[in-house]
Amino acid sequence: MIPESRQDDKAIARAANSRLVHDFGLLIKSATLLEQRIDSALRRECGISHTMMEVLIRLCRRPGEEVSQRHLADDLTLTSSGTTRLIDRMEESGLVRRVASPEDRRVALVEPTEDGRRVFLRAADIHAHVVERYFVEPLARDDYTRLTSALSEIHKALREDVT
Amino acid sequence: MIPESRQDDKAIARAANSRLVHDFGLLIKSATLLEQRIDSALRRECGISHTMMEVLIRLCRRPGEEVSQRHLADDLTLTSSGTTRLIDRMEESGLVRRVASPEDRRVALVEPTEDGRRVFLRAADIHAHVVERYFVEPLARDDYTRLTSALSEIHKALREDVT
DNA sequence: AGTCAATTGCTGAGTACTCAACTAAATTCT
DNA sequence: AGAATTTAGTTGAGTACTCAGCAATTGACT
Repeated sequence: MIPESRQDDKAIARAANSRLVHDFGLLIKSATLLEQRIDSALRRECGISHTMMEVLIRLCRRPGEEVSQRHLADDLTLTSSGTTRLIDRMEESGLVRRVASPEDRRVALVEPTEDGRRVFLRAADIHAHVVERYFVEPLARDDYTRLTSALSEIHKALREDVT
Repeated sequence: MIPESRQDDKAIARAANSRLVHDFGLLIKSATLLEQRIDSALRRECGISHTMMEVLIRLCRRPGEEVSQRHLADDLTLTSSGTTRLIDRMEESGLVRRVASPEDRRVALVEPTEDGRRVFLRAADIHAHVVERYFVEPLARDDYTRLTSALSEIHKALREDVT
């Protein structure tokens, strides 16, 4: 049995040291750290989480646009249940309000309150600062452009087959 | 007061539609989707989470190397408390075991069991498949190289100032 | 029109994390 | 050597998700 075990050892070490595994780990780790950095800055300075900021960004993009919870869930990679509770918390802190849709009585439209818009404006500043510092600054101009286009491709591939 | 409000409207729309905000969102979203994809594949095929897989990768890298929980926590971007419970679950499912360090009686070294190594070997296959499909395939060879080097830079910047 | 299927949002139960406070061991300072 | 500080890991309480299952509403098929 020892020779078979030695065979495995080789395969195991090879798999654990694979280039792909390392690179993928780097992506996940960088994204996690970056999100944590933004999240704690936003919590400290504006009292909102990074996820709440993503909601506000979505809601402020086109003023007057009707945005349902389902829509938000898709955009934020959340389940509908997670979204319900997220909007609950945001409504409770007065950042957004739910409005019944006139066309479809199932959907709850979400819109920012005046206060939500005010908080968003302050948060956008913090957000920009952190993104600038850790996402743009470390990269050469060209690399930044290529990074984002690479991410677009990856994102497209992920969206395309919803297996 | 209306003119002031209109002023804000402009600033709000500009902030919400900023290029940086969009690009950063893309990074976070791609990473999240990618991780979810891997996580569900691993759970379905091998009964382990993506986080557990990251632990196994770390433990199988250099066989015989002493890896403490602290070490794992740093590598996985987890708190020590999160790591304790993660290793609890992994120990319970027989994937790893805790061994007291002979040099420092505070530290708990973590090592993979035979079963853990077996599971890792199967999981590495799934892992490689998904990474290949959504991380490598969508990109031209050059773009892949540049993407990973850009990520390295970002990661370095994040590591450097631990503000 | 009447049933069947799909979709929206909500809720209970469970999971996987965080933070703060703790113990025990090791290290540093004097 | 002894006190003060730092570090490793654990625990309790809280947070923010997920999944499965629900009711209400809408749309599609005949």
